[in-house]
Amino acid sequence: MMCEACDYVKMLQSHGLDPTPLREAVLRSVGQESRPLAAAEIMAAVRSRMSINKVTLYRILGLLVEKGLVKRLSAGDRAFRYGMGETRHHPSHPHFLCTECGVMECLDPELLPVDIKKCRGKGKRVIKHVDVRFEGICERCAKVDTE
Amino acid sequence: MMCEACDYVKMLQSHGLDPTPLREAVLRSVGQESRPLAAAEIMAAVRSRMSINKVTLYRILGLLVEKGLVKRLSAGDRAFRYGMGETRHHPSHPHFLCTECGVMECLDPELLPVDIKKCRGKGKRVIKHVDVRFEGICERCAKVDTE
DNA sequence: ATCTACATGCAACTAAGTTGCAAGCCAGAA
DNA sequence: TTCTGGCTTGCAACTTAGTTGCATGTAGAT
Repeated sequence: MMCEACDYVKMLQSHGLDPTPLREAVLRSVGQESRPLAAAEIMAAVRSRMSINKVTLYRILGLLVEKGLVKRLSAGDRAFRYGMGETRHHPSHPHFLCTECGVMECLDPELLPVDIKKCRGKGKRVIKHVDVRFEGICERCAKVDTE
Repeated sequence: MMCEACDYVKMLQSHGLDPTPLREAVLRSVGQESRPLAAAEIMAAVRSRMSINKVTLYRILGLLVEKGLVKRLSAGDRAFRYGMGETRHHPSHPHFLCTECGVMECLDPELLPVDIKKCRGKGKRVIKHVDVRFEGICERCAKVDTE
Protein backbone atom coordinates (compact mmCIF):
# COMPACT_ATOMS: atom_id res chain seq x y z
CA MET A 1 0.00 0.00 0.00
CA MET A 2 1.50 3.23 -1.13
CA CYS A 3 2.02 5.76 1.61
CA GLU A 4 3.93 8.95 1.16
CA ALA A 5 2.82 10.15 4.56
CA CYS A 6 4.66 7.43 6.45
CA ASP A 7 7.80 8.39 8.26
CA TYR A 8 9.77 5.20 8.02
CA VAL A 9 12.40 6.22 10.52
CA LYS A 10 9.76 6.98 13.12
CA MET A 11 7.94 3.77 12.38
CA LEU A 12 11.11 1.79 13.01
CA GLN A 13 11.92 3.64 16.20
CA SER A 14 8.42 3.39 17.61
CA HIS A 15 8.72 -0.37 17.25
CA GLY A 16 12.03 -0.49 19.05
CA LEU A 17 14.15 -0.94 15.95
CA ASP A 18 17.33 0.98 15.28
CA PRO A 19 16.61 2.86 12.03
CA THR A 20 19.64 1.71 10.09
CA PRO A 21 19.95 2.78 6.44
CA LEU A 22 19.20 -0.73 5.24
CA ARG A 23 16.12 -1.14 7.41
CA GLU A 24 14.82 2.19 6.31
CA ALA A 25 15.46 1.34 2.66
CA VAL A 26 13.68 -2.01 2.95
CA LEU A 27 10.68 -0.54 4.72
CA ARG A 28 10.55 2.32 2.24
CA SER A 29 10.69 -0.05 -0.71
CA VAL A 30 7.72 -1.96 0.65
CA GLY A 31 5.85 1.18 1.67
CA GLN A 32 6.23 3.04 -1.57
CA GLU A 33 4.70 0.30 -3.65
CA SER A 34 1.03 -0.05 -4.36
CA ARG A 35 1.31 -3.82 -4.33
CA PRO A 36 3.08 -6.43 -2.21
CA LEU A 37 6.52 -7.30 -3.47
CA ALA A 38 8.48 -10.53 -3.60
CA ALA A 39 11.77 -10.54 -1.70
CA ALA A 40 13.67 -10.46 -4.99
CA GLU A 41 11.83 -7.30 -6.04
CA ILE A 42 12.56 -5.63 -2.73
CA MET A 43 16.19 -6.60 -3.06
CA ALA A 44 16.36 -5.06 -6.53
CA ALA A 45 14.69 -1.88 -5.28
CA VAL A 46 17.10 -1.51 -2.36
CA ARG A 47 20.10 -2.36 -4.51
CA SER A 48 19.26 0.40 -6.97
CA ARG A 49 20.41 2.75 -4.25
CA MET A 50 22.69 0.79 -1.94
CA SER A 51 24.26 -2.60 -1.47
CA ILE A 52 22.50 -5.29 0.55
CA ASN A 53 23.05 -8.94 1.15
CA LYS A 54 20.32 -11.53 0.64
CA VAL A 55 20.56 -12.75 4.22
CA THR A 56 20.38 -9.24 5.61
CA LEU A 57 17.30 -8.57 3.55
CA TYR A 58 15.54 -11.66 4.83
CA ARG A 59 16.54 -10.85 8.38
CA ILE A 60 15.23 -7.31 8.09
CA LEU A 61 12.01 -8.56 6.56
CA GLY A 62 11.71 -11.05 9.41
CA LEU A 63 12.11 -8.28 11.96
CA LEU A 64 9.61 -6.01 10.24
CA VAL A 65 7.08 -8.82 10.03
CA GLU A 66 7.66 -9.71 13.68
CA LYS A 67 6.96 -6.09 14.67
CA GLY A 68 3.90 -5.95 12.45
CA LEU A 69 5.28 -3.18 10.27
CA VAL A 70 5.20 -5.50 7.30
CA LYS A 71 2.89 -8.35 6.46
CA ARG A 72 4.03 -11.56 4.83
CA LEU A 73 1.52 -12.79 2.27
CA SER A 74 1.32 -16.13 0.58
CA ALA A 75 0.88 -15.69 -3.11
CA GLY A 76 -0.18 -19.14 -4.21
CA ASP A 77 3.21 -19.72 -5.72
CA ARG A 78 6.20 -20.61 -3.57
CA ALA A 79 7.48 -17.08 -2.97
CA PHE A 80 6.10 -14.86 -0.25
CA ARG A 81 5.09 -11.26 -0.94
CA TYR A 82 5.64 -8.48 1.53
CA GLY A 83 3.26 -5.56 1.99
CA MET A 84 2.72 -2.89 4.61
CA GLY A 85 1.18 -4.05 7.86
CA GLU A 86 -2.30 -3.07 8.85
CA THR A 87 -2.86 0.34 10.43
CA ARG A 88 -5.73 2.83 10.46
CA HIS A 89 -4.57 4.04 7.06
CA HIS A 90 -3.94 0.58 5.68
CA PRO A 91 -6.83 -1.66 6.63
CA SER A 92 -6.90 -5.37 5.91
CA HIS A 93 -7.79 -6.07 2.31
CA PRO A 94 -7.90 -8.95 -0.16
CA HIS A 95 -5.31 -9.46 -2.87
CA PHE A 96 -5.30 -10.45 -6.47
CA LEU A 97 -2.68 -12.70 -8.02
CA CYS A 98 -2.15 -12.82 -11.75
CA THR A 99 -1.47 -16.47 -12.56
CA GLU A 100 0.15 -15.40 -15.81
CA CYS A 101 2.80 -12.93 -14.71
CA GLY A 102 2.79 -13.54 -10.95
CA VAL A 103 2.12 -9.94 -10.01
CA MET A 104 0.09 -9.44 -6.89
CA GLU A 105 -2.20 -6.44 -6.46
CA CYS A 106 -4.14 -5.04 -3.55
CA LEU A 107 -7.91 -4.92 -3.82
CA ASP A 108 -10.45 -2.64 -2.25
CA PRO A 109 -10.91 -3.41 1.45
CA GLU A 110 -14.65 -3.19 0.78
CA LEU A 111 -14.26 -6.32 -1.26
CA LEU A 112 -13.11 -8.28 1.74
CA PRO A 113 -16.29 -10.17 2.23
CA VAL A 114 -15.51 -12.08 5.35
CA ASP A 115 -17.10 -11.34 8.64
CA ILE A 116 -14.39 -12.88 10.73
CA LYS A 117 -16.52 -12.72 13.85
CA LYS A 118 -19.13 -14.96 12.32
CA CYS A 119 -16.40 -17.54 11.83
CA ARG A 120 -14.88 -17.53 15.29
CA GLY A 121 -16.43 -19.80 17.84
CA LYS A 122 -17.38 -22.42 15.29
CA GLY A 123 -15.71 -25.40 16.84
CA LYS A 124 -12.91 -24.90 19.32
CA ARG A 125 -10.27 -23.73 16.95
CA VAL A 126 -8.94 -20.20 17.29
CA ILE A 127 -9.14 -18.08 14.16
CA LYS A 128 -6.59 -15.29 14.08
CA HIS A 129 -7.11 -13.88 10.62
CA VAL A 130 -8.34 -14.50 7.13
CA ASP A 131 -6.44 -14.38 3.92
CA VAL A 132 -8.51 -13.84 0.79
CA ARG A 133 -6.79 -14.15 -2.53
CA PHE A 134 -8.44 -13.78 -5.90
CA GLU A 135 -6.68 -15.36 -8.83
CA GLY A 136 -6.94 -14.69 -12.51
CA ILE A 137 -5.45 -12.57 -15.25
CA CYS A 138 -4.39 -9.02 -14.52
CA GLU A 139 -5.29 -6.07 -16.72
CA ARG A 140 -1.90 -5.90 -18.36
CA CYS A 141 -1.80 -9.61 -19.26
CA ALA A 142 -5.43 -9.57 -20.42
CA LYS A 143 -4.60 -6.72 -22.77
CA VAL A 144 -1.53 -8.46 -24.18
CA ASP A 145 -3.52 -11.64 -24.73
CA THR A 146 -6.14 -9.97 -26.90
CA GLU A 147 -3.62 -8.14 -29.06
CA MET B 1 -12.43 -34.12 1.28
CA MET B 2 -13.15 -37.68 2.28
CA CYS B 3 -15.05 -39.69 -0.24
CA GLU B 4 -15.63 -43.40 0.05
CA ALA B 5 -18.04 -43.31 -2.86
CA CYS B 6 -15.42 -42.29 -5.38
CA ASP B 7 -14.21 -44.87 -7.83
CA TYR B 8 -10.67 -43.71 -8.39
CA VAL B 9 -10.03 -45.96 -11.36
CA LYS B 10 -13.08 -44.61 -13.16
CA MET B 11 -12.16 -41.06 -12.28
CA LEU B 12 -8.76 -41.51 -13.85
CA GLN B 13 -10.15 -43.17 -16.96
CA SER B 14 -12.87 -40.60 -17.47
CA HIS B 15 -10.17 -37.96 -17.57
CA GLY B 16 -8.13 -39.82 -20.12
CA LEU B 17 -5.51 -41.12 -17.70
CA ASP B 18 -4.26 -44.69 -17.64
CA PRO B 19 -5.21 -45.97 -14.17
CA THR B 20 -1.78 -47.19 -13.14
CA PRO B 21 -1.35 -48.52 -9.60
CA LEU B 22 0.66 -45.49 -8.56
CA ARG B 23 -1.85 -43.01 -9.94
CA GLU B 24 -4.67 -44.81 -8.25
CA ALA B 25 -2.75 -44.90 -4.96
CA VAL B 26 -1.97 -41.19 -5.12
CA LEU B 27 -5.54 -40.22 -5.94
CA ARG B 28 -6.84 -42.53 -3.24
CA SER B 29 -4.49 -41.08 -0.67
CA VAL B 30 -5.78 -37.61 -1.43
CA GLY B 31 -9.40 -38.72 -1.67
CA GLN B 32 -9.51 -40.66 1.56
CA GLU B 33 -8.35 -37.77 3.68
CA SER B 34 -10.63 -35.22 5.26
CA ARG B 35 -8.02 -32.52 4.80
CA PRO B 36 -5.58 -31.48 2.06
CA LEU B 37 -2.20 -33.14 2.35
CA ALA B 38 1.31 -31.94 1.68
CA ALA B 39 3.25 -33.87 -0.95
CA ALA B 40 5.40 -35.44 1.76
CA GLU B 41 2.29 -36.77 3.51
CA ILE B 42 0.93 -38.21 0.28
CA MET B 43 4.28 -39.83 -0.37
CA ALA B 44 4.27 -41.42 3.09
CA ALA B 45 0.72 -42.66 2.58
CA VAL B 46 1.51 -44.22 -0.79
CA ARG B 47 4.78 -45.69 0.47
CA SER B 48 3.01 -47.48 3.31
CA ARG B 49 1.68 -49.77 0.61
CA MET B 50 4.02 -49.51 -2.35
CA SER B 51 7.21 -47.92 -3.52
CA ILE B 52 7.16 -44.56 -5.28
CA ASN B 53 9.75 -42.06 -6.31
CA LYS B 54 9.53 -38.38 -5.41
CA VAL B 55 9.60 -37.28 -9.04
CA THR B 56 6.89 -39.71 -10.02
CA LEU B 57 4.71 -38.44 -7.20
CA TYR B 58 5.08 -34.84 -8.30
CA ARG B 59 4.43 -35.79 -11.88
CA ILE B 60 1.28 -37.67 -10.97
CA LEU B 61 0.11 -34.78 -8.80
CA GLY B 62 0.78 -32.44 -11.70
CA LEU B 63 -1.32 -34.59 -14.01
CA LEU B 64 -4.17 -34.86 -11.53
CA VAL B 65 -4.17 -31.12 -10.96
CA GLU B 66 -4.07 -30.49 -14.70
CA LYS B 67 -7.13 -32.69 -15.16
CA GLY B 68 -8.92 -31.05 -12.26
CA LEU B 69 -9.16 -34.24 -10.22
CA VAL B 70 -6.99 -32.70 -7.55
CA LYS B 71 -6.64 -29.10 -6.45
CA ARG B 72 -3.35 -27.53 -5.44
CA LEU B 73 -3.75 -25.24 -2.48
CA SER B 74 -1.34 -22.71 -1.12
CA ALA B 75 -1.01 -23.07 2.60
CA GLY B 76 0.71 -19.86 3.59
CA ASP B 77 3.91 -21.76 4.18
CA ARG B 78 6.10 -22.83 1.30
CA ALA B 79 4.61 -26.29 0.73
CA PHE B 80 1.51 -26.83 -1.36
CA ARG B 81 -1.36 -28.96 -0.11
CA TYR B 82 -3.33 -31.23 -2.37
CA GLY B 83 -7.05 -31.88 -1.97
CA MET B 84 -9.79 -33.34 -4.11
CA GLY B 85 -10.96 -31.18 -6.97
CA GLU B 86 -14.38 -29.59 -6.97
CA THR B 87 -17.36 -31.69 -8.04
CA ARG B 88 -21.04 -31.74 -7.15
CA HIS B 89 -20.14 -33.72 -4.03
CA HIS B 90 -17.12 -31.61 -3.16
CA PRO B 91 -18.02 -27.95 -3.58
CA SER B 92 -15.51 -25.16 -3.22
CA HIS B 93 -14.82 -24.36 0.42
CA PRO B 94 -12.46 -22.32 2.57
CA HIS B 95 -9.59 -23.85 4.50
CA PHE B 96 -8.05 -23.44 7.88
CA LEU B 97 -4.32 -23.52 8.51
CA CYS B 98 -2.91 -24.10 11.96
CA THR B 99 0.11 -21.82 12.21
CA GLU B 100 1.44 -23.95 15.03
CA CYS B 101 1.48 -27.44 13.56
CA GLY B 102 0.93 -26.65 9.89
CA VAL B 103 -2.10 -28.89 9.50
CA MET B 104 -4.67 -27.70 7.03
CA GLU B 105 -8.35 -28.46 7.47
CA CYS B 106 -11.39 -28.03 5.27
CA LEU B 107 -14.13 -25.72 6.46
CA ASP B 108 -17.84 -25.69 5.77
CA PRO B 109 -18.58 -24.47 2.23
CA GLU B 110 -21.29 -22.31 3.82
CA LEU B 111 -18.48 -20.34 5.41
CA LEU B 112 -17.14 -19.30 2.04
CA PRO B 113 -18.34 -15.77 2.20
CA VAL B 114 -17.32 -14.50 -1.17
CA ASP B 115 -19.77 -13.74 -3.88
CA ILE B 116 -17.35 -14.13 -6.71
CA LYS B 117 -19.81 -12.58 -9.17
CA LYS B 118 -19.86 -9.34 -7.25
CA CYS B 119 -16.10 -9.17 -7.72
CA ARG B 120 -15.89 -9.83 -11.42
CA GLY B 121 -16.18 -6.84 -13.67
CA LYS B 122 -14.56 -4.49 -11.21
CA GLY B 123 -11.80 -3.15 -13.38
CA LYS B 124 -10.72 -5.11 -16.43
CA ARG B 125 -8.94 -7.93 -14.70
CA VAL B 126 -10.34 -11.43 -15.06
CA ILE B 127 -11.05 -13.21 -11.79
CA LYS B 128 -10.98 -16.98 -12.11
CA HIS B 129 -11.39 -18.05 -8.50
CA VAL B 130 -11.04 -17.12 -4.89
CA ASP B 131 -8.95 -18.74 -2.25
CA VAL B 132 -10.02 -18.11 1.32
CA ARG B 133 -7.74 -19.28 4.08
CA PHE B 134 -8.35 -18.81 7.78
CA GLU B 135 -5.33 -18.99 10.01
CA GLY B 136 -5.02 -19.65 13.71
CA ILE B 137 -4.61 -22.49 16.17
CA CYS B 138 -6.29 -25.81 15.54
CA GLU B 139 -8.29 -27.66 18.16
CA ARG B 140 -5.51 -30.11 18.93
CA CYS B 141 -2.85 -27.43 19.42
CA ALA B 142 -5.20 -25.23 21.44
CA LYS B 143 -5.82 -28.16 23.77
CA VAL B 144 -2.13 -28.93 24.19
CA ASP B 145 -1.38 -25.25 24.89
CA THR B 146 -3.80 -25.04 27.82
CA GLU B 147 -2.59 -28.24 29.43
C1' DA C 1 41.16 0.07 26.50
C1' DT C 2 37.99 -3.44 26.53
C1' DC C 3 33.65 -5.48 26.67
C1' DT C 4 29.15 -6.31 25.01
C1' DA C 5 25.34 -5.94 21.90
C1' DC C 6 23.65 -5.53 17.73
C1' DA C 7 23.98 -5.15 12.39
C1' DT C 8 25.77 -7.03 8.41
C1' DG C 9 28.12 -10.26 5.25
C1' DC C 10 29.73 -14.71 3.27
C1' DA C 11 29.37 -19.56 2.59
C1' DA C 12 27.05 -23.49 3.22
C1' DC C 13 22.73 -25.62 3.97
C1' DT C 14 17.58 -26.91 3.57
C1' DA C 15 12.95 -27.95 1.70
C1' DA C 16 10.00 -28.42 -1.97
C1' DG C 17 9.74 -29.02 -6.32
C1' DT C 18 11.67 -29.52 -11.40
C1' DT C 19 14.49 -31.10 -15.44
C1' DG C 20 17.14 -34.26 -18.26
C1' DC C 21 17.93 -38.53 -19.48
C1' DA C 22 17.82 -43.54 -19.40
C1' DA C 23 15.32 -47.93 -18.65
C1' DG C 24 11.12 -50.74 -18.72
C1' DC C 25 6.93 -51.99 -20.74
C1' DC C 26 3.20 -52.58 -23.85
C1' DA C 27 0.36 -52.04 -28.26
C1' DG C 28 0.33 -52.07 -32.87
C1' DA C 29 2.99 -52.20 -37.45
C1' DA C 30 5.93 -54.68 -40.45
C1' DT D 1 8.43 -62.49 -34.34
C1' DT D 2 10.77 -58.34 -34.16
C1' DC D 3 10.68 -53.50 -34.40
C1' DT D 4 8.89 -49.23 -33.29
C1' DG D 5 6.82 -45.29 -30.80
C1' DG D 6 4.72 -43.76 -26.90
C1' DC D 7 3.88 -43.73 -22.25
C1' DT D 8 5.30 -44.55 -17.19
C1' DT D 9 8.72 -44.69 -13.84
C1' DG D 10 13.27 -43.93 -11.66
C1' DC D 11 17.75 -41.75 -10.58
C1' DA D 12 20.74 -37.85 -10.31
C1' DA D 13 21.42 -33.28 -10.74
C1' DC D 14 19.48 -28.82 -10.57
C1' DT D 15 16.58 -24.66 -9.05
C1' DT D 16 14.36 -21.36 -6.10
C1' DA D 17 13.36 -19.13 -1.93
C1' DG D 18 14.69 -18.89 2.26
C1' DT D 19 17.69 -20.23 6.63
C1' DT D 20 21.75 -21.21 9.71
C1' DG D 21 26.40 -20.79 11.44
C1' DC D 22 30.00 -18.19 12.04
C1' DA D 23 33.05 -14.16 11.32
C1' DT D 24 33.60 -9.20 11.05
C1' DG D 25 32.41 -4.33 11.97
C1' DT D 26 30.79 -0.65 14.62
C1' DA D 27 28.78 1.95 18.70
C1' DG D 28 28.04 2.72 23.26
C1' DA D 29 28.95 1.34 28.25
C1' DT D 30 32.36 0.31 31.88
